[in-house]
Amino acid sequence: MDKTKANLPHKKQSRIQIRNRKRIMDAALIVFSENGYRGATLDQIARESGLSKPNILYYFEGKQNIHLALLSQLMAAWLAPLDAMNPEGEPLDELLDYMQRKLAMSREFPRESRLFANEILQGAPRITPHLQARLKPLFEEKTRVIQTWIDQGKLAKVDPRHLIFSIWATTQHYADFETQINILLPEGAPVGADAATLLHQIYTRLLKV
Amino acid sequence: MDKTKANLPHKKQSRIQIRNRKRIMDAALIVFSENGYRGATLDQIARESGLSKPNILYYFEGKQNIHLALLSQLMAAWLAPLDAMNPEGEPLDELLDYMQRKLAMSREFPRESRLFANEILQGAPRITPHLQARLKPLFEEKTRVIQTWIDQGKLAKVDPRHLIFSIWATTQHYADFETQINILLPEGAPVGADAATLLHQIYTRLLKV
DNA sequence: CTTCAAGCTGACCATATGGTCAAAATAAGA
DNA sequence: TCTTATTTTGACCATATGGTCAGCTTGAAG
Repeated sequence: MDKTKANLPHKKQSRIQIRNRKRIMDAALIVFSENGYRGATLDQIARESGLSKPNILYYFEGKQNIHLALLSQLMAAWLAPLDAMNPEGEPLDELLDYMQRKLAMSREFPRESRLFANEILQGAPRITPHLQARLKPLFEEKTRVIQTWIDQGKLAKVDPRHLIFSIWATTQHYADFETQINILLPEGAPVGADAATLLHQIYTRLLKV
Repeated sequence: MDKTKANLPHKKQSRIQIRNRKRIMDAALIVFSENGYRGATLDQIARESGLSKPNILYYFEGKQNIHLALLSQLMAAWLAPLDAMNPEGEPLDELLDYMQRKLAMSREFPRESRLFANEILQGAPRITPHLQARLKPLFEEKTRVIQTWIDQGKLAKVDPRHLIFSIWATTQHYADFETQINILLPEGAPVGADAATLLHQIYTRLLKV
């Protein structure tokens, strides 16, 4: 059984393979983020991608692997904003910029945010290894950076770990709970701008010494 | 078809009915909150409740109605903390107390929080009517109260609607993303206390005039 | 233009799942 | 205790779903 061919992208992929894999991933993102892992079906992904179900299974070895590939790909984008926080920069600016980047991601990639939220909500059965291997080290590195800033008197004394949690919570909320927000806010309200303003206020007042 | 008997709880229910309905609801909360609506199965609920599947369907007219009953019941508990915010009270204290009540709910009823989060994430297909009818009026009433406080100069100038969103986000995060938090925080860390401290700092510094 | 590997599909399968029903078991009232 | 209404279940059904496979079609290299 030559299972490797279609699933290990380390060798050259044909144009068709590249195109169809992308179609499948795009469709899968939509379907998984709207229905969660168990709620999503291969038939939906097939319909959304314009490919037949057997053809999808020609490119990916099962539903799980599609989901895993998506999460894997998502991880990098997910970590980027935090990774970009510069230990040499101006502490308050760095944190405010980080928050704004996260907020921008919620606005630009709400599906990705919901895919992630779904996975964590269900107990992270598939993404736990990634969290351990990639998120956790980065999280620990950056909390240390923040703690250093605090020790140097450049930021107010707060718990760096919960500070990051609060940034994640407040920014991702706009993607993950979008449905609720749309119900509560009058149509045409400038959600993004108002959110940015409030979050800027929150973290400025919280962190300024 | 006498569908009404077992499903309209407005008349007297037998002891057995009360007991078994409660068992089913308790089991359903666990199963739905862990797997989402589509991921949950009647067999799981049956196993968890100790009743047979047909027996469950004797008490509830289908999977949907179990879920709906759960959400309906949850709604009241969900609105209570906000409802308790007193327009006559001291503004800052009222908001800080509200935040603490929400945080306490995340700690004490994480399953309920995740049940709710799951439903919203999937686009709130079943709970939208409740949100419209119950959450929205309360939300609007309380944002008006907060706006009044601000106009009276008793609170810093912030957008009341996004202020409430941020309170929801930061507090519910501890229930909804518990899995992630447990991965990132060393075991035995006093999560609840540290969270309460940070959130208290956030909203004190944000709202104090 | 041929040839061969890559790409694709209709038909099919096994299992899971929501739900039904007739009949048995049990509780409650007279 | 006897009778009736409530409660419970094993067996069953229709559909949905993840996945397989033999063979057909298509693209690319010579």
